[in-house]
Amino acid sequence: MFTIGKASERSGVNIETIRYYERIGVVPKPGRSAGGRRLYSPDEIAKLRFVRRCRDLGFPISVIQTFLSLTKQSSRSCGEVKTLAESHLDEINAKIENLTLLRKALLSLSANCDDGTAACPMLDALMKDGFGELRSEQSRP
Amino acid sequence: MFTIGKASERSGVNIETIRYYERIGVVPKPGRSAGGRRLYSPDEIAKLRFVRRCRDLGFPISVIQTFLSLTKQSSRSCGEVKTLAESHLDEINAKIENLTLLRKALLSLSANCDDGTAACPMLDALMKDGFGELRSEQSRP
DNA sequence: TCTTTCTCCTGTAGCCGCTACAGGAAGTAG
DNA sequence: CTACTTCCTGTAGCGGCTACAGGAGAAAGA
Repeated sequence: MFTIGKASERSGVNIETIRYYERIGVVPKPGRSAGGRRLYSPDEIAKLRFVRRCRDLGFPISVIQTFLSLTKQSSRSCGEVKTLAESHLDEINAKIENLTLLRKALLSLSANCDDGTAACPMLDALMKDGFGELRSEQSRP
Repeated sequence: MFTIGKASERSGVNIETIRYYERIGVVPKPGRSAGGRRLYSPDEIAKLRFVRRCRDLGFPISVIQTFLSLTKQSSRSCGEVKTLAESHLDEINAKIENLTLLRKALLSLSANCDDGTAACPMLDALMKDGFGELRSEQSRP
């Protein structure tokens, strides 16, 4: 059994974040030592690592909770997992596309920003009326 | 002069968001009508539109505030704007790169998820110990 | 053994950029 | 005059953490 510090090291999840995950019910409450300290089994640490990896893949907590419940059921879980993964892939693709558009817009805006003149062409363009809008949901960072 | 609803329509900024921007000091407090309603001039609406476009380009509020203060100064602002735009471009590029890696990882993980078997290869892989880590800062959605 | 230092505990508040609501007042159309 | 719409303030919530404060238990060196 490991204290929260070791569990944090082994799982790669921040100590505060582990307690946060416990609080919102992503991972179950662990056992405690005589002194009241959390004690984690290797299995519980594996679960934390799983959560972190899913977060690294960009899955929201809610989806990860579904994943965790699916691992318990173990029947026909694979199809659901694939569906969730694919819709997440769609989101990732949309984000990449939006960011690429953004990059293009920003490049063309800042392109004329070379001269040492007082007025900035980029800011001017953004202030003006007739300007191609982006209006993208996903591009917000 | 326009009430907040019209200003919202013309600038593309949500009514609640306009009040929020006023509260945090992104835009100055507008004048009021006899009945206490906010009244926006075309210039103030242009400013709101500017803020929205910058947000659409992914700039954080803090940077937009710098932009707005630079438009007031109007001396040597262009260089600073370009610097900010370029560092933002770097961030966008990093995000695109991370998302591309993410997509790759997710594709290869879900590739084996075809069979109707009970255990899911993707969840299994994420649970296991020796697994390539992503550890990306920017990939969090 | 004592002291220092470390790790851990709980609880709360803050971050960003909004969004949503409650409960009311003012303006507008028929 | 009534009905409807728009606006007002203030507060709380979202997601996913992070950062304290103020204390208690544990480990390591003298």
